Amino acid sequence: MSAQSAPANDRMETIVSLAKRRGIIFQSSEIYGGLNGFFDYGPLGAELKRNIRNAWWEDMVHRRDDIVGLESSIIMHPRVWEASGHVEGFTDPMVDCRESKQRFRADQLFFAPVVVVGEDGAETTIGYVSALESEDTAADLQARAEDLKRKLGARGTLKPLVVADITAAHPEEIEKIPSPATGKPGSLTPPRSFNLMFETHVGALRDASSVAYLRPETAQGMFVDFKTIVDTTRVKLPFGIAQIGKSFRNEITPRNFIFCSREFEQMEMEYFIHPDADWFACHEEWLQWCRDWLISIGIPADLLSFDEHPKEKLAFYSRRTVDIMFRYPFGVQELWGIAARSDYDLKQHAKHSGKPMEIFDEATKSKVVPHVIEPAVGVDRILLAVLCSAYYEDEVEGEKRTVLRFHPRIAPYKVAVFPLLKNKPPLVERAQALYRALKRKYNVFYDESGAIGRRYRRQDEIGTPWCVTIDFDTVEKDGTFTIRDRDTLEQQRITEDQLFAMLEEKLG
RNA sequence: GCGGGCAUAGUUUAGUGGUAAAACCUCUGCCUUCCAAGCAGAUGUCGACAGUUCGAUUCUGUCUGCCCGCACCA
Repeated sequence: MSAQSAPANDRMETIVSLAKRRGIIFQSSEIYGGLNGFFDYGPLGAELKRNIRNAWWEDMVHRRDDIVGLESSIIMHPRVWEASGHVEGFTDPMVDCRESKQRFRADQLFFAPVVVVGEDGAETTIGYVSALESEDTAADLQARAEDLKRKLGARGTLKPLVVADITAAHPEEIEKIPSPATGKPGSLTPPRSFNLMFETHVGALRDASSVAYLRPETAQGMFVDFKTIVDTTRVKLPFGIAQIGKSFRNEITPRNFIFCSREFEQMEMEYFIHPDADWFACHEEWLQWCRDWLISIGIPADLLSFDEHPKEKLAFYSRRTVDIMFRYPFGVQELWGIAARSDYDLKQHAKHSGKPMEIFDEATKSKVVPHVIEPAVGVDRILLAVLCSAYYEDEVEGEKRTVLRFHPRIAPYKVAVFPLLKNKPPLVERAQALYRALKRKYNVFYDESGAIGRRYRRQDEIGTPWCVTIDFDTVEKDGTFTIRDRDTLEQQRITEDQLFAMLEEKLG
């Protein structure tokens, strides 16, 4: 039975338990009761995460000619976030309906006073109407206003409605605006805003002038440092800047294990292209690249899908955004966002800093502000996807077996080395020699405790792809030992040279 | 942020107004020639803080965390 067939909740809890039990991932600050939205990666989790990071960096930066790396600081000048729109835009004012317990985004909740003009020309406000944003919000409100007039039996003619979203409402008006959920006034709260950026202070003085933010994304580093990189590295369009690093968002409700946490690690790449280049084709190429990459580290293609953001939901500076979705146990959710971001960010920084954000393009002999294609992904989300797709339970000779089928490239340990028996010194010596030889090049594990079958199962549970066992034939006959495959359980006899050659081939 | 449920060992669970147990895991020894064997032993637990009480893991409150639903999600 694969983990995918178990009930969603159980499957996720099982994976969370395993992660804890084997020291892969656990809650931050557990001895103090834990802290919501923060996680620690234990010895195995740290290896797994590092391997994912390294694989991405190797493929994205080292193995390409057109992408360079960057590590920008987590705390940047606060004006960076004014230019990027995060100081304003990361604030989502929300309105709650106390009665129905529903919550609405304030900028999507519209209202209008209903004003009737009497025969004598006097204007009377008979009440308020409200409606959520829809295909035709104005028509909805109009219909409700007419309804209200009819119900109250008001005489006179309706004045044309003045529609505004609820952020524009006066506090005394909030009390009179009906909740779109119940149709009755008096249950709405004033709009309350949540800024998702963590604030801190730089320097000893703690006042408004010392406020700084922990970055909510790594991308701005690439834009802010764009000019310096262009001036110092001889890059030519099209080219990319890649960065891996921590970002922080003060999420209202962190959920689903490490899927949505308050401190997370991003791998982002900004690919700069000529403004006249075929951005759509470039976007498509990156979509494909990212999907192929996920498959290359062992994520099954059938758990992946694309989600194209509808035009009306795009941020105003985005021409197109497509998310690569993954079928997590708790549902199909975003894994990797690939956005065509236009030249918005560079132009914003040019405007706010007063420094030109241009590059001289040899091909067209012109100075241009490039456009950007941005594949942005969370290391933690990839790790979760990897963990969920690697988890299997099967049966071996009537016993349940838990196995993590990690791709060898990202498995924490590549090989485990066992002496068949630990009370036979020649076996132990030979096993330890092999262990030391392997360790120079790979992360490997040595284990001599317990029955051999138990040792195999322990490695299965942490996803070690191969186990080798030194037996009497190894030391008395031909030097060969058995290598046992995690997924097929097959055993073969091979020599040390063959083992190294195989690892070179599978991991190189 | 709202509503509901939950919190006992690393994991899964039992249990009690008189400071707690099992299985698995882990560790040690014996044994063991390839898939969680056996025997002997060992480590380790009532989420936190108050209150009631002679005494609270148990009752009450607050907090924290986890799960589910709603809402939100760059």
